[in-house]
Amino acid sequence: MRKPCCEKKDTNKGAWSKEEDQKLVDYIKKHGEGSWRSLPQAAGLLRCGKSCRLRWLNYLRPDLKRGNFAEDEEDLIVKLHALLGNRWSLIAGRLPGRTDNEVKNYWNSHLKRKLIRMGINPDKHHVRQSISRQHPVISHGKKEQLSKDATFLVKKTSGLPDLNLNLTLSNNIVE
DNA sequence: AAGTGGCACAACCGCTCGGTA
DNA sequence: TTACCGAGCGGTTGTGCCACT
Repeated sequence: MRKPCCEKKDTNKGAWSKEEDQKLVDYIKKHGEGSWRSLPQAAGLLRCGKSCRLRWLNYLRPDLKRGNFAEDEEDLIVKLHALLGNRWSLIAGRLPGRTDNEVKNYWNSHLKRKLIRMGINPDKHHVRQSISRQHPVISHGKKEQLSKDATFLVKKTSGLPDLNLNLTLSNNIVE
């Protein structure tokens, strides 16, 4: 059995308070990101390091774009999902200001349903299996390679209509 | 007004990976 | 070579809100 990422006792769980958010933001502004395991103690937070990391990445980061997804963002998510499958961090990496959690939630609550309504099977539209067959071991660390593969596949798969070959959104999307 | 079902999103959990001693 | 640790990822759960009955 693995050791827990931090001592379960003496750690808060559940929703973050404004005070906790402020402590985390202040600390990261001062010391930068990283060393998540030791951060809570250093910042005076009764939280698990993983929890701090998640809170910062998904909610507190200043470059986050909050609010509804634009139509071209939706479009890009669908296309990337078709290529990459449920590799949310890779997909989010191509959407400036969006997080993997946000993309994942949006997919599960909006886009999946939307595709179903359109008569598209959201699980089978992608080519995840063929990618997996070509690369039986795909790790998080291989995401750069996978990303290149995705771009390669798009270029190669000329049959796929209306694909954004750059697979990125510019930063000047109107909010 | 109260109950309830569905939705949206924040947060947690367990696993894997890469680095390193 | 291997065992350990920190970081990151994706799946899942919890919870608050809102619309509907």
